[in-house]
Amino acid sequence: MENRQLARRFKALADETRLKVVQILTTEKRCACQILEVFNISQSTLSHHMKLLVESGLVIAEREGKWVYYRLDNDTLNDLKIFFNAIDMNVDPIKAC
Amino acid sequence: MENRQLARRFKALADETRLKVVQILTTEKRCACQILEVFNISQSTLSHHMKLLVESGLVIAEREGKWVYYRLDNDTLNDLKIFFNAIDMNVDPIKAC
DNA sequence: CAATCATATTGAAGATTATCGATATGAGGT
DNA sequence: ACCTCATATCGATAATCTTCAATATGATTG
Repeated sequence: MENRQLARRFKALADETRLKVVQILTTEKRCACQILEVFNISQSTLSHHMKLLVESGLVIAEREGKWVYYRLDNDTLNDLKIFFNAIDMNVDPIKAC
Repeated sequence: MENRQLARRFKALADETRLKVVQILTTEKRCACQILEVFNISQSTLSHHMKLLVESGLVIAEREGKWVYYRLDNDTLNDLKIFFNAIDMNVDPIKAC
């Protein structure tokens, strides 16, 4: 993978709120309003965070009627897993994923 | 692991320069001057990046005479691997690591 | 088609980060 | 002790990030 793309993905995880969003989405998909309930942040702030998560490729957004449902992109997350596996095996982690 | 600690670690990886440092340190430990050769950045900037990597727990610094050698902390990196493994298994990733 | 609900975008303020040059510290070598 | 090499810290600046309130868009409902 490109260094830049990888940095972007880690940047998406480099925030406590977004990390908690990922945690929430681990078990099942949720719409923005459900996610918002968990936090004490404004709707616009959450929307901004979700945009970053989607742009980084970690999260997929799908509209269903009025709602936009978010879910994790397992392919992207798997790439990141490969990154750490590569380090563990003393193999170039950036090339690996 | 704590959400905050985890965010800090991803933040350390959320920069192209630091990501490349991690890549370099995958195969073997290096002193700061060796790492510096690879980049077109000032010595003070590299020192700043290395400090972040050490403070996040991803990298260990050890002085040997005049030089400070840096190497990856495999325990910390393993925690991050566990994070992604947990997601893959639909288990709370923050609790898992 | 107007009202409403869910989400996105815009514009702005404050906080944090990346970067540099200059300077300080620490460890050998002369 | 002084000089030099390796690294760290300081102070400043520019860029990026987080957050909000206000507003816009998009979809459903009456």
